Amino acid sequence: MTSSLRDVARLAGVSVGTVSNVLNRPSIVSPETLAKVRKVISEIDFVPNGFARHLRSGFSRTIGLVVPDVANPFFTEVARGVEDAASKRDYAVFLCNSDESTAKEEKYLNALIEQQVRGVLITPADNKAERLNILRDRGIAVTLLDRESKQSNQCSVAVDDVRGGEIAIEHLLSLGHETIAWVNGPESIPQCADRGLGVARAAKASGASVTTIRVPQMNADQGTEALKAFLALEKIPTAIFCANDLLALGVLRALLNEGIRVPEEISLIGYDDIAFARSAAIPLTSISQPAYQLGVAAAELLLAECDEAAMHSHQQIRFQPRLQLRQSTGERR
Amino acid sequence: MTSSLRDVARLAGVSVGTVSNVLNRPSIVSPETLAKVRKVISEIDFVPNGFARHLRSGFSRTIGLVVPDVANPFFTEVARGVEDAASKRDYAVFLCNSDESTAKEEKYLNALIEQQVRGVLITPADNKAERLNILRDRGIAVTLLDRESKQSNQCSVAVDDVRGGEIAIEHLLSLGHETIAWVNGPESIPQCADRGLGVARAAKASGASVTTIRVPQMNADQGTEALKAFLALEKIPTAIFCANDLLALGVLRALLNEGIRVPEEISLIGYDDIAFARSAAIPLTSISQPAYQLGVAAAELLLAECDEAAMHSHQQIRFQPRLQLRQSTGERR
DNA sequence: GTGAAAGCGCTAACAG
DNA sequence: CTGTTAGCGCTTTCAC
Repeated sequence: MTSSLRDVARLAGVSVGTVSNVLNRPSIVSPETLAKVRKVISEIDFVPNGFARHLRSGFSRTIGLVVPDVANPFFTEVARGVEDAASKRDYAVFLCNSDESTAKEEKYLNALIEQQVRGVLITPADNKAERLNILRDRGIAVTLLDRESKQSNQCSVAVDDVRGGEIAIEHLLSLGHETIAWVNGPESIPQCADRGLGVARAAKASGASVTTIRVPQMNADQGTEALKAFLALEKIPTAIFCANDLLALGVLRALLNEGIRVPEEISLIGYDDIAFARSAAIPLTSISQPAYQLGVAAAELLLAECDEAAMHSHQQIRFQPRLQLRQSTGERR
Repeated sequence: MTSSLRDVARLAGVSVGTVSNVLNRPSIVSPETLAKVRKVISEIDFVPNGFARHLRSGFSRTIGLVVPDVANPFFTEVARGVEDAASKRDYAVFLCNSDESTAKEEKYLNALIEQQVRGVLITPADNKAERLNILRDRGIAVTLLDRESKQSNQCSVAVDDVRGGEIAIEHLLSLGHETIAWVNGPESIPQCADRGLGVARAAKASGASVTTIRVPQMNADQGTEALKAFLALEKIPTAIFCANDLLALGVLRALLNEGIRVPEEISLIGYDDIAFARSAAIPLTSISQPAYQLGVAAAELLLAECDEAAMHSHQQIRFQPRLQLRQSTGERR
């Protein structure tokens, strides 16, 4: 059954302290003892008990990553970046899916505290940062992912979502579109709010007319729903901007089902530039974000804070989004 | 800073044992004491230290889920099923990405042992089951996910991949295709091996000619590579079957880039029926698997083993795949 | 019903 | 360089 450090010590004929040294400070152990102990360790497939191990030091080499939707390729790409960066520093990553629900988020946050993770990377489901303070109070490092920090006591890695919204609208304007539908998720999701801000700003500057269609969730099915609302509009716009690619893909499918040609009749633009955007029925024009780098940067910031807390100073990194032009947008006819 | 059970005891004017009872066996504590202690707990935001907590009992309410590719929507769908089922039983899920690499897989397995997870759900990167025995020897329950168990000492939840391969080929045969390209991943991945078996069986039964194009990984970029090999074939087949949708989407993109019409010139069929298959340039015919249910079933089996080890008997569940017909396959011209 | 005390498996002083 | 020992925070007998 499960063997303990004591078993190893007994079998190797040394003390538990020495075995502990072999595990944690091999350099101070004599070569013979080292070899002897390691032999026993591998013979009985000994793996130290992480609980007990970090009971004293207080923390494990583990971080938590809480994202609002693992089914969204944007976040799996971010996760991949986080994992690669963590792996380099020999940390393991607990990936948690909050499903955009603050309740689920809170549940996972508690689980992460119980697991005594060293730090947490999170894209919060809403703007309330209080929940995060209970992590910080426990000495767990927190860095915001895909969200700008308003507090100076934490790091954040974000993409300029306001600018992203602006870019999308500016692109449509440059193609001659003057009435635009803007399919957005709940205002409580900061990304949605910010992109909406950019949309509003660009619209105001140009005098274009933007109608907002609100959806409760950011997935393809909701995109299909959104198109119904779109077609019921009194004056049907000539272009649609969706708050993410999943929505856009749903809209696109519904448009084609209705026999509406894209981009000849309606121009469509998404957000995130997920891998599938290129493979879509009409390759999707989208606002591209550096997902993988976002993950890497966030993990590096967090782990720097964990490992070198003393010399670490918080920083806010902001990436810029850019337009990825494809075939789903075109001149207004 | 971090407060301990002792702090709670002091503040509530009771002993640590009583606080422990409040946490674990509230029914045996008197109502007044219960209220008093709970008040203190919520006042100081006390969360018990999971390490110490399960140091005695040996295990946490945590399971590990090891998948070969989180970027594949098939596995995120499975993960969602696992998470929902685990959540119901109040377990948290550690999601790990082996990237189809046995080395990474082993690293995560060790991390999971250290975290003292209660059980592990895994789609192993290869056929070697020995690694899994070291988990079982430690009393960690293991159930295979998307893989049939050859041993009777474990549960498994799988989809009949041999049959899936067969169905795909039979479909192409029924459309009149007699020369088919089969784009498959490494034979070391059991899903690939099994689907290949089905392909071979169907081919043999019908006398159709199947050419295998081997790719090192199962993603869209490799699909694009595969098409180059396809076009270099001496006698170009009239249909392509890909071992998963990611590959098929890559192949599709490359076909359209070459100006080859689908399905008029080449028929294409994928595997997994991921959500994006419907949104593809040419909606993709695919072999559909019940991903979500797969996850739910596997988690339930695993947790039953964890919580009711005594009355649990191992079982092997096998789901059947089915053909999801769309526009990417058609009659041979 | 509640408190005291003995560990769970390990790390980190400290002696030797 | 190695052994001894005191906890880490909690659960769990066992008295009271």
